[in-house]
Amino acid sequence: MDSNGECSSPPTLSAALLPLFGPPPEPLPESLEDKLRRVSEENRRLAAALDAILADRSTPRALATSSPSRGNAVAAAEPPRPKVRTVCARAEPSDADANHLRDCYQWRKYGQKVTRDNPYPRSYFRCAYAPSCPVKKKVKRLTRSELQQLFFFPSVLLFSNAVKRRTPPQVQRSADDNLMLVATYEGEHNHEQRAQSEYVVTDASTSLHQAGSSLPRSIISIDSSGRKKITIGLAADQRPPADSNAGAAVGEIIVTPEFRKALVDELVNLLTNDSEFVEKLASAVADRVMERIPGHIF
DNA sequence: CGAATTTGACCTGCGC
DNA sequence: GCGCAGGTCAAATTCG
Repeated sequence: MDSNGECSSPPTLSAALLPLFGPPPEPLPESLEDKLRRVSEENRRLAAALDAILADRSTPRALATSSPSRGNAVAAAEPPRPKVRTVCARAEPSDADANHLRDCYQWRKYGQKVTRDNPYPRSYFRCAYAPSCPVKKKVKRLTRSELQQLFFFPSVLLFSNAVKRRTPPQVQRSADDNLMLVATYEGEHNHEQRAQSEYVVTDASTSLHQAGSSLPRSIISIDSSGRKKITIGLAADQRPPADSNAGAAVGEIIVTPEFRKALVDELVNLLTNDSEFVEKLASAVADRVMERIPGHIF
């Protein structure tokens, strides 16, 4: 994933990432169908790359590093690794503290740190609902480049030729406009969560709302397993992240319509402000129209 | 005034 | 062994 020690990436990852970071394709003249075919093919590769990234992120650290100090410990005697789940969510712009991803648990902030590759500080929380609860939560904002890498933006940028630019598209939203958050939950709650009656399902396909506070408006969650299940929409009985007591599904990716909409908004904003892309698109449409007009009608 | 948050210092693991 | 970066601690500060 990054260069800070995650050296045990599966061999498939680097191969899968090549299409993302490799040089742009040769600018050969091609028809719109060819372009669409190429983009579809690339989308397939990017989907595979995303799978590899997610699998890499969920690789338990203990497997990647075998500390000599712990080498003597009998494997069977080791305590079970804390369960790790990653949740991507979009905070509401109205949230004053956009770095606090709200869910049904009560969290106490115990630290904040500016990390190297992200201008937004990372926040650290502990479960404050039960003093003995070991669950921790890290919340950070996604940078724009992380967003573009994580989802399908590179494909479209490639299509629009914008990837050749050294500088990002001219129109850039303010940093504060980026409300995509990533929360990492570690451990399992050893207490009951609040009574289910506190939750009111207003629309199972979009979000759950809790009296007093709300769950993440939209989430993609990734568990520490190689297997993944993709569920569109939030099931009515879906529990908040790290609710292991309920036997949460392992290796689950939940994509809600709101999260998808947020991504599409980002994409539309990016492309509509990319004059080069608009110009090429208009040109391609004009070419297509010209092809359909018989040359002998006049 | 107590609880929650902020923030600089300190600790720890990892790569070189 | 050293330096860097992430994670945690705890005193100071803020807020209701």
